[in-house]
Amino acid sequence: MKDSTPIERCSCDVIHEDIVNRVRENMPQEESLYDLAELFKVFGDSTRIKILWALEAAEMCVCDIAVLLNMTQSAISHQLRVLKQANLVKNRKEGKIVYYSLADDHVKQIFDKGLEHINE
Amino acid sequence: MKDSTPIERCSCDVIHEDIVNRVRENMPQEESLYDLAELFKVFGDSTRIKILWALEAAEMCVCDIAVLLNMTQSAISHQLRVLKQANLVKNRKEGKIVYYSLADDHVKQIFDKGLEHINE
DNA sequence: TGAATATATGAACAATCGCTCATATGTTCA
DNA sequence: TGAACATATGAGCGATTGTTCATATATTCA
Repeated sequence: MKDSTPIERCSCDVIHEDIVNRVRENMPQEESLYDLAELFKVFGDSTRIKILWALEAAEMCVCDIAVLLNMTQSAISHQLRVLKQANLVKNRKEGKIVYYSLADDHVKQIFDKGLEHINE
Repeated sequence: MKDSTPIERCSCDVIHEDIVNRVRENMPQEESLYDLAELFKVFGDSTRIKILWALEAAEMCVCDIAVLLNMTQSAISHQLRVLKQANLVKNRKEGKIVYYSLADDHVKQIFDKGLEHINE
């Protein structure tokens, strides 16, 4: 089990094997970190941020949002699908019109923490 | 000032002009929303998420992180630069070795809010 | 000084992303 | 039923992104 080369994949010697091991033990499941990255990826686009911010103020239909953001209906619809898949928005159909709203109140909390960071 | 075509850019008629106007008035600066998206874009990669999570547990040098995540030193270094530019990590030099740590405690708060959402 | 080593960086490439365009679906109403 | 309209969706594109590879920079130590 003893190996002369410390651990693979890094050209440099391991400097602090004790720290690496301790940190490794406390790392969450690979899957949790992946899911977290996927969630933030959804927030990482200004069009989607704008849509979410708008929906925080009011329930809106696709056309309303397109007009508000001065974008095509198609572009908005595509992004709403992404937001829906991430469980960030929900929708309700009334005739031809589909109304979108925020799925829960985590969005505002996450935005606020983000803004806190930006504003030093 | 009266215009027969409601507002451009959306093929459909405006459904709720009152709502659109009200939401528009309460939208933050275009720039704030852009900055927010840029911040979340940085969180939107699982390598960077892992690095941040690791640094939350301990200050680490580049080589430590590379070994921990089983990635090349170069890949880690590139990502640390991205994190540095976003003011999420800071570093300290001790001889040849550069130690990285979190720049402030917003990271953990943002992660926690994100996990809250993921776990329904 | 020169070899060894920790980190940074630029170019290049594959993969992913957001938008547009064309079109499909589904609903209302005459 | 068929025209009008709100929304959804698939293909295609240009732009961006994360990694690798080669190499540059900076520091230590003999």
